[in-house]
Amino acid sequence: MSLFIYNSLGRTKEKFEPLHPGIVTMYVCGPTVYGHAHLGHAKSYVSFDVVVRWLRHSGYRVKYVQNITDVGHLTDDADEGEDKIIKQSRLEQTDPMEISQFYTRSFYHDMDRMAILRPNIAPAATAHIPEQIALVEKLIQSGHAYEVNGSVYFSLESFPAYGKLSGRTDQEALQSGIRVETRSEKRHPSDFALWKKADEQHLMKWNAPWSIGYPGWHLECSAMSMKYLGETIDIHGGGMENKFPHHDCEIAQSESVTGKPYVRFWMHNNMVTINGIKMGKSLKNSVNLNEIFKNIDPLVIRFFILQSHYRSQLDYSETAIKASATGLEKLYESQRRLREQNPGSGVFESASFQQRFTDAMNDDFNTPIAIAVLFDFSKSVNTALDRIEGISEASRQKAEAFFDQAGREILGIMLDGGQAGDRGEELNGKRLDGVMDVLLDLRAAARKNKDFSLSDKIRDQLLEIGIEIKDTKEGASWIVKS
RNA sequence: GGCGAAGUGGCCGAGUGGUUAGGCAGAGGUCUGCAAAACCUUCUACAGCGGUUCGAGUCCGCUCUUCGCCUCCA
Repeated sequence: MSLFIYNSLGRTKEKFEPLHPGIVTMYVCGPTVYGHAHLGHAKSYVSFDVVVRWLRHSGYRVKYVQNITDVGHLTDDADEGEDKIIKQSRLEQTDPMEISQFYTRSFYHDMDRMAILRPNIAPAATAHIPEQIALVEKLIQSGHAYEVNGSVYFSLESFPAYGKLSGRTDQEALQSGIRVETRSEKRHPSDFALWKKADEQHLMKWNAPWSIGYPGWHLECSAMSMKYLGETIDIHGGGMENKFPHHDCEIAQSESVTGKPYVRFWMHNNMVTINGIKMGKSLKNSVNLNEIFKNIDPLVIRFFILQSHYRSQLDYSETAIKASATGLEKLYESQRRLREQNPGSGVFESASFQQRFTDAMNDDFNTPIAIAVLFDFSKSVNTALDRIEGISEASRQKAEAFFDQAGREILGIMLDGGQAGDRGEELNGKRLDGVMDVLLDLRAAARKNKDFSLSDKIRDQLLEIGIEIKDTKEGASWIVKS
């Protein structure tokens, strides 16, 4: 069975073949770095991480580009707003570059903890201003864009196919519903900005032929995608909320310049909801990953996300995540047993599970089914290990290889062979506190019973590993010695 | 208003015509010094109303409800 991918452009599953045999070019909309990453980011980047992993596993060389949007976006009205990064920098009393650098590092830190592979190229929008300006120039030269008072707009009239991705093709009807923009300098209300002239207070601005200003918010993806992946790319991924207008605008400006299809497969992942409502920073209901990771293993979050399909909404709740944590632990336990078992004589067949897993992944990356296969596999492994004759070494190795391939290499949920992933420093700290409480209670009980050999043993052995116990009037306390 | 998605058992969540999804939770059992883990058995479904069909969560129509986009947003 070959790989089928749901293409948003056409809304059907299509057989996937890259444009150039053996090589897949893939671009995924990256984060706007003005705040910490939240669960919504996790869903998107975990989903596309698995896409990349599966394509690579299938033998393709994947060139994966994911941008960093550090130019910021407008906060209010499209024409009158304030740059998000500038706004945040004002709040934090620093400059925009520090803000974007800080949150970029934070973003990668969170992504790393969920075992998301870094993209091959992570271009920053601010580092590609010349490329964006060049694109605008080409659009003006070819009559697709026009300049007004130092700003440049894309003319929708020049691109009749506009809206083919989102299905919003009737611009007349769209405009009739839009409130009248009395002061707009655009020729048509739906025209979108390619370059905006900056006012005095604007902090992030660059020299361009038309004005000192900044690029429009759809431009960077087109410019950087074309620069690093070519004029036609195989896969462009992003969140559903970006279908319109962002992706439709990308198509318009890119195809106007090249005359070629911009993207062959559009992939859109669905939202994380909380109590049924979309999670979003601007909605003030987002749950930051670095908060979640204080109590939840990042790999549990990854697993939780992959238990639903990337095109489905995923509703966040503590109970749902706890359920995932328990379930994942079950897989770890099974893998542990498998590794530690003594060779027996029984035969255990892994091939059918492997096939089911492959079929699931090839069907538009159906990770929920792939995971269900892992659970079925886990149950069969446990049952086989429970049998008196056990399983043979050859069977064991094959079974372990399947866990390794499916669980670690492809889904990225079973790292370190079933040992804990990055449980987070804070969580580990809490655990150590708990462990020490238990030990100190035992030691106190021993001293009460005048079992000093035991109490001293606890104290001395802890000291050997760098934990010193101090007995005070209030009871025992402990410190970690450096 | 326009474009789009969806309503599955206590919870999460798969499934585009006929066979057990899976996980968590619950019940009973095996095992066990006790527990845990594991395994076995088991209870709660397909929003409603019509229609197509030998047969429908699965296709069609209508109704109700929810969500996303139409402003930055994974």
